[in-house]
Amino acid sequence: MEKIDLREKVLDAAEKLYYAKGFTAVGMDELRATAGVSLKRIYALFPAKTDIIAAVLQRKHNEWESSLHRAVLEAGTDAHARLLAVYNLLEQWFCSEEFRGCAFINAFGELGGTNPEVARIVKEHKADFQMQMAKFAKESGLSSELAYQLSLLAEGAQTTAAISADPQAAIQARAAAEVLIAASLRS
Amino acid sequence: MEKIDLREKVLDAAEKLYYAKGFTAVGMDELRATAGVSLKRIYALFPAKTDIIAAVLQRKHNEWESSLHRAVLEAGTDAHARLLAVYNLLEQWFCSEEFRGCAFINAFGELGGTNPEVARIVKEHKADFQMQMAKFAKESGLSSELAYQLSLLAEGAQTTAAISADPQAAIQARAAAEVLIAASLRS
DNA sequence: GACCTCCGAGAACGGTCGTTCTCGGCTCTG
DNA sequence: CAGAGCCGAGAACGACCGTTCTCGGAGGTC
Repeated sequence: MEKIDLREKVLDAAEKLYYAKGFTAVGMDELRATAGVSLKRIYALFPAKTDIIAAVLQRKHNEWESSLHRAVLEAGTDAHARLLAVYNLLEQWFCSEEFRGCAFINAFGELGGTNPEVARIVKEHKADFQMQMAKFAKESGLSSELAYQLSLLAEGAQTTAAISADPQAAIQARAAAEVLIAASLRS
Repeated sequence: MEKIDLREKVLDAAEKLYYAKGFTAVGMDELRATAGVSLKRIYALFPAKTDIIAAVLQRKHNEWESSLHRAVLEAGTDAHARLLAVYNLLEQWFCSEEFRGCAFINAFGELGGTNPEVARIVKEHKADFQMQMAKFAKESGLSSELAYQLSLLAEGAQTTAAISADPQAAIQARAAAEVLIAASLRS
């Protein structure tokens, strides 16, 4: 087994466990059992648990970024459709069985107050998302204020869908987004 | 010292510490030191740490509910102003030094996956908020869909303001809310 | 003063955490 | 086969957790 594969195995298990139960609630032994990788190997790959958490978040950030890009690309060239693609992506995500909110928001709540690196990664992730939305808006000739408001809707949908266990949040967010975009085009 | 005062002292300290650092990160000894109440007394008031957490959330829920009511009352009778009052309340909150997001969202992320009681309290809190918004909307002759969308904006503003450390989220949320309300009145 | 009750400070307890170490068996090389 | 290196399983370690217990002093009553 390659070193890189082992790393992925550990991160796969860590991502799943941390997301489902929270970070502190998952011990290294549970991670070892789920990943099927010995403690010795894990600590050869990562200096400490904190570094695994950071690596999980970094990988999740990259995955989110690329699936957002893909969703927008697949939405074609229509200004409306491109900006609304994010809400379709959210709806799909909200419907998955394991959905339990945004891992970054969860990480910020649990660790942001005591772990500055986690706080930084989460902040960068959300800043990146806002920048992407601003870019998509700009490409359609729409304002960055609108983009920011659309991202607020997306964030709100994530927490609401998680806590209320209700994927409808995505649909309502999209409906609101449509109104905001239409109003922005009119002005 | 009355029993009820001691209870409040413990909950005051717990609320502050849990909010700033997360729930698991704060031990009972730190709580004892900050509250100035001995462990013996704390365990006479609460069976276990879990119950303190639940009590903190319940109290926070009541406080939020009453300050929301107050904010809406003070906004007068204008339909716009009443619905927008919540965003002014949020802005005020976001500007406080210790602001670190919505305690319920944080609790859900950290404990929701393993502690069903916490998950329930958080869910009820958010359902209650949505109901309040729906009630305010109805009183102004506006739809419950609009109310739901306004609550999505409020939720998104809370996480965004916390993570990006940017109180502007409240202002943008309010601006978006104004557009949504205007569009709803027009139709 | 003698006795009782109360309570805070802090030790004690059992358990779990993150991290490291030991041991015994496996595989490869010559 | 002999020897050496490697690695997984799990023990070991020190720290800290939530919770309970002990001890000794403070204060009230006769």
